[in-house]
Amino acid sequence: MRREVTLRDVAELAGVSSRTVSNVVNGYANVTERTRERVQRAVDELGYRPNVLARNLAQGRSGQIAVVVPYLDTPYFSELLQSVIRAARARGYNVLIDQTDGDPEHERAFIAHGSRRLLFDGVIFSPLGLDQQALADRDPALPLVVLGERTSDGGFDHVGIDDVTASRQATDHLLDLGRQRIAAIGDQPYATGEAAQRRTRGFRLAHQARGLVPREDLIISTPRFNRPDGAQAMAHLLDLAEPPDAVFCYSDLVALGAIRTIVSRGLRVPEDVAVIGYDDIEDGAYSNPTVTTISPDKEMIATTAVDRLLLRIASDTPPPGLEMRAPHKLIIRESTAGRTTATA
Amino acid sequence: MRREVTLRDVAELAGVSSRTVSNVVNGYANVTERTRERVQRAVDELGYRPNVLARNLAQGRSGQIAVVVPYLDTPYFSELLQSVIRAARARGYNVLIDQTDGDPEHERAFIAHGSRRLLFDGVIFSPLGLDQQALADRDPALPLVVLGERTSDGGFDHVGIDDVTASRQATDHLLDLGRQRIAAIGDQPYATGEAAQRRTRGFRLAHQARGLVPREDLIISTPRFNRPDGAQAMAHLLDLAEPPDAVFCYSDLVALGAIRTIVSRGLRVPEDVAVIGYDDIEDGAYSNPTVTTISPDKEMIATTAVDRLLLRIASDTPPPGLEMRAPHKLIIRESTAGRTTATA
DNA sequence: CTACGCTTTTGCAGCGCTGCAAAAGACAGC
DNA sequence: GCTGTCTTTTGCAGCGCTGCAAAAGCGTAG
Repeated sequence: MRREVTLRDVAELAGVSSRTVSNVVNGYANVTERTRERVQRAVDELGYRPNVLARNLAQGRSGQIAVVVPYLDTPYFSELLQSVIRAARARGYNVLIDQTDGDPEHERAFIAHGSRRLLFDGVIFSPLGLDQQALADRDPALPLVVLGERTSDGGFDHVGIDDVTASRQATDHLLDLGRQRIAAIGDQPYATGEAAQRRTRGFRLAHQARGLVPREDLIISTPRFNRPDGAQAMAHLLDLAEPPDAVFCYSDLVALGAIRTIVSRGLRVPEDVAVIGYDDIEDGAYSNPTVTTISPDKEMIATTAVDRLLLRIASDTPPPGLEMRAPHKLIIRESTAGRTTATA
Repeated sequence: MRREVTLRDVAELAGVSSRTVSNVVNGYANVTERTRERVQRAVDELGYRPNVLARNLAQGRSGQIAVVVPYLDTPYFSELLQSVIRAARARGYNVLIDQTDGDPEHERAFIAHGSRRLLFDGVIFSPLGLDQQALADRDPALPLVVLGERTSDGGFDHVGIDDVTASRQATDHLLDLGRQRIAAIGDQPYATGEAAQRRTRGFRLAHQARGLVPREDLIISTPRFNRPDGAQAMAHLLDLAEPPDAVFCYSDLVALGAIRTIVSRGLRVPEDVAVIGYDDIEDGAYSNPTVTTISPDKEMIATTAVDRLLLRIASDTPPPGLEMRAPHKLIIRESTAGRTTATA
């Protein structure tokens, strides 16, 4: 195999020092037009390409950021990831993706002190829940931005939407429809993270604001936020003596699973049970029925996270941890509003 | 910021040469137990972690493979990716993900000669279509495995399922149901890749084997394989004087979009129109109705691709390009078989 | 006691690049 | 012509590791 072209080769051909070639390649300022041209010609002629590895080693940075998500095949994450990759790429960074399969041990290892040093300059972390142990072990020098979960630890940034308000709006929407027995699927009272708990809080607040008290047996916990969980939880709810007439699901996948169960029992959505989801994944816009949902601004979450992480990477003295809220909105579709198309 | 611990630091503490520390860290053979222990103690005490960048530079490899997909938020790709990442991780490789947004220029750049040298040791490439220009420009020294698309170029491997047979099975299934006017959505007669064309071939073959001729106006081309495309194509089909009573969709997303259109017009699936998809994404198992589909063995595709790529990376003389077939099966669900649950 | 073959350890060079500081040039003013 | 200032170019060291080959250690045999 032919040896690759190096800076030195170019330098020799152009009759300048290798440092000057480096300057040209990197577009540094003080190079005369004459020199630049000569070097450029040599670069072109030899087909020189910088060796990223060597550059990284010399600079002590990798030009890569890691994005850690629990599951890649969850549409919410893959949609978010898509935006993150785009944002990072636009800023000259590559994205290394890691899925933890929801294993807290794996999540921990990722932000632990000294983990895989220098393979990435920083981490965007979307944990299932924020493990306290993980936070304790975390490398304070590792630039970190956390998505979704919140915490009091000040050493990193957090980007997410206002879950409590969003959940309250979702519940309000169901109450506005005149529903009497509203269930919630997705609580995780014992989880380390508190995203689920914030949604439950919003759910309760919406009731309280109208002087209502949610029935505790209608608040269902699920291990994850996927279709099977939703399907199963809904089956349980429909088996109750007094089944719900509306359900607030903590993710669109849960909602899709729940709808599946409702329909397969011969009941109608939303006539018999209205369903609302969370995340606004594409599936929900094309399902039968389409799913009313809370839509977080994923593009905004992604770019904010990337920008903030790069800032953190670039600064010598780590900036204080910031709490950042991306906007969200309620998107009303058939699963609560019914079929709008005439033909039905 | 404290300087990081290096091999040399460990060597000093352990009273050996840095090369010996390297040997211990990498688990090389000829190290006495005594030495190994002493070094290990020093490693632990200082909390030494190898600098991956330096190792890579010295070894001339990056320990990373790139996976190039058109769209990350397409469930088929994200499900596949999940398996690829897992397989690569198990073999000590990291995965760098790149999405091309379907831009052929971008796809080309990725496998082009000298592209981003050394950031990755090889590429698993899942192109929209195999651009001839891209193949011509491709770096022959870059280990490459292509998913889905086939070609006669012998310089790399190909992993996929037998599209023609699978498509024929799908069509047969619809014919077996007694459907008279079967449409196909997803042909791409002018695309550079031929995956879509192979599916159309299978579609035709199934007809021919029964002495039938498919109606040409029922074979619909789409730019991509997503929900909107499916929805739109189906709308067109339903507007025909003689609309189809069954549809073979070239992806589950297309099928979901098509079903959406059918249902929103007040027609029933499968009673009025039977629908079959392709890819077996999770969505199709929880939609209303659930979607009959061709299920490629994604796990097998992923591990085969990774194994083959690593083999290619490891070998000095590139092995000949191989054509590899992963198994697939037909999974029959409600969109062709109707509701099996009693209650409906 | 020396020679020999084997295992274990070492030293050095170098992967290809950039940071730093010094050297060389260019130009103006006295 | 000389000095001082500013711009451009250079040389060197070193990022932290591994490949290679030589050196050292070690046990056995002659």
